[in-house]
Amino acid sequence: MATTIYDVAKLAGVGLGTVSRVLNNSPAVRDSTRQRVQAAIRQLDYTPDPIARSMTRGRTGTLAVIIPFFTRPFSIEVLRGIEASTSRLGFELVVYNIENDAQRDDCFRRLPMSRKADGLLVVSVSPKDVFIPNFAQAQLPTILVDAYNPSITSVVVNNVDGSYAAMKYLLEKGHRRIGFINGQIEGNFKFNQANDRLIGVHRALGEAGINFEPELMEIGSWDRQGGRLASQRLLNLKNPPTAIFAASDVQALGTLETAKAMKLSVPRDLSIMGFDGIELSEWLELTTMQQPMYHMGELGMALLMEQIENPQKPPELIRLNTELVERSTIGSPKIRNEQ
Amino acid sequence: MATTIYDVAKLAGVGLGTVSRVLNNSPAVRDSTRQRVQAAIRQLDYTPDPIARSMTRGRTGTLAVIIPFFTRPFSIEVLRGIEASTSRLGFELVVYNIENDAQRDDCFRRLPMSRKADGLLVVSVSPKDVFIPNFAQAQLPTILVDAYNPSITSVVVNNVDGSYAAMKYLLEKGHRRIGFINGQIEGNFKFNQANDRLIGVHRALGEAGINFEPELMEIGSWDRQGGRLASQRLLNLKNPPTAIFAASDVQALGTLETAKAMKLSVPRDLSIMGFDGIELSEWLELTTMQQPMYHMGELGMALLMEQIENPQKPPELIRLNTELVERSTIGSPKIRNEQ
DNA sequence: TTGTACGCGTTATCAA
DNA sequence: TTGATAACGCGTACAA
Repeated sequence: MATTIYDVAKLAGVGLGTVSRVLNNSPAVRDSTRQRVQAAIRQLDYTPDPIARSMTRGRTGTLAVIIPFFTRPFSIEVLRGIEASTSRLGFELVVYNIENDAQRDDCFRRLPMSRKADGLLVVSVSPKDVFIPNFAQAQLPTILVDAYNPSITSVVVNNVDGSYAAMKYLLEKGHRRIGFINGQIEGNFKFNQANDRLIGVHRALGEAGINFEPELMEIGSWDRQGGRLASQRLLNLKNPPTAIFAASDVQALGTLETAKAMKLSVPRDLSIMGFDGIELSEWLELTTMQQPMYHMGELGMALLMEQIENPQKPPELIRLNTELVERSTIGSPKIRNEQ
Repeated sequence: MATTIYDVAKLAGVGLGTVSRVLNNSPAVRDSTRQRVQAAIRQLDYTPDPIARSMTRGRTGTLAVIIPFFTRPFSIEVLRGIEASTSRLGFELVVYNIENDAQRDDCFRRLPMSRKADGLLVVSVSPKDVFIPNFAQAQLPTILVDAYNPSITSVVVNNVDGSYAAMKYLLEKGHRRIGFINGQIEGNFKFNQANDRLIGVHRALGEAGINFEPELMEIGSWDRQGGRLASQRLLNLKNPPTAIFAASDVQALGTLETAKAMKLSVPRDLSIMGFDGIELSEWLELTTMQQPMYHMGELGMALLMEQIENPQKPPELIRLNTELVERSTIGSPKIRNEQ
């Protein structure tokens, strides 16, 4: 049997209320008594039972994070920021990895109601409006990171401006035929990474007076394989692009693989622009549009703490910017395709 | 106020014991009663409170994993295997990341006693013997992965054989002056990754009749930076090695960076062998000794489930093997250093 | 400053 | 088949 607060009280010869006060550093305990209780605690090697504690306190000391594909480089970087803040603040972290829509909906339906965590960070998935009442009713402090809902404080990057700047950079290098590999557009349309990046592409093209050619856009899964397949289709076009902009670094690296397989030299024969700024992009010298991933996680946690301390805080939307990292996968096109 | 089991009982016009029975699919409930109770549950949107539940049940539905530097590629791969099993089994996962000795000891001291999880997986750190009584006393089912203690079921890779085979491969390629970059040797000596890899190196060298030259061994941190610095020292030797074997892939990649900075061509001027088989090694064409990381996590979880179901199961030691992955960072030395 | 009684939501036990 | 009641371990209000 585990030792309880009663055992401590008995050994110290005090009431259990006193033990509780000592445990919580209440000033209303005589010093001599405190000493005695602490000695008993040490002697019995007593630790308050966390679940019994959360029972009465209503707090669990745990923060939950819902994150899709948590082993993807992007997720990992965000998670790194989250974990650092969490452990610094003395909370424990429970991770809900989701790999499909069923898991996602399951999380959103059940988590809010189950006082299992003191706060929730949702990364990269925007909850359907259907579930918002759950959150509101459950009073579970929640922050969205790389996701958005008007009724929940959200941290997002400006994907439109980011992809606009990425395209503009390619245009300034002289490219006129630019392939665009996007990720799947799914779910929430109020904030959708893929959709926003597409809008940025359109804007840059429009400003440059270039028509958006549908054949130059390919949609693939957000991973390496998606990039590989999409780039194959693009580069097998009769009139292939001189540059490819991929909506994620892993897709860009898949493109790099395709280029290698096709004996295309990068950036001489093909320029490649990524999006995310994962560590791998650094190793492979990929020019990319960097997202502040670690900071997003950190900031999300900071906002979550605020929300926990002040649940009445109205929702806000925080936009972070991306930053171009010039490396060596982009050059000027060999043959200018002037119109 | 959240709805409780009492509310359901009142609405259904039954005692709360009956509601509990319905919740637990006890057969001892008349069908008509069951219907009525279920209707009440739906109407109230009632969910049993998990913490109140674990209070009496003694189970939490949560598994804990202690893992150092969880964002390192090796840890991530193991974690991937763990997470997959965990969620498949319907458990939740709480991650304790540790970045220093204090955090490690803290975890080992406190976690066992706090019924916060139904089981514990410890990755890459062997608990000091001091803490073993804690585990035994707490009856918390525990499995060690990439770590070892005689009184706890452990899953390890055969580091000695792995590094022996890696060295042997280099020797067979004709290398005679081989630099060895090891990680820090710390903590537990009954199972220590760095120490075991060193032993394997010694054995291979011994069999080949080559003296182990201390100047050819460098110790660095387990990361990129550690590999970079160690390889600099090695390659600045009067008589530099023709090949370098690093005890981890990231150290090997740090070595690759050094080589690049020194305008050394790999593998023409320098051969490099890694250890781990992380995804990055595939991208960078690193020849390496592959560990079954994902499988280690998966297997650890399977063993943990067995341990939970049968706490009396005696500890066992499971050894997994590594596998050489030939890629393109190893060739034969330009100038044979025959003795 | 200390001790006591009660409540938290659930399950197990026992009596009906 | 059902209902009432006692734990589970802790915190808190309140009484002493």
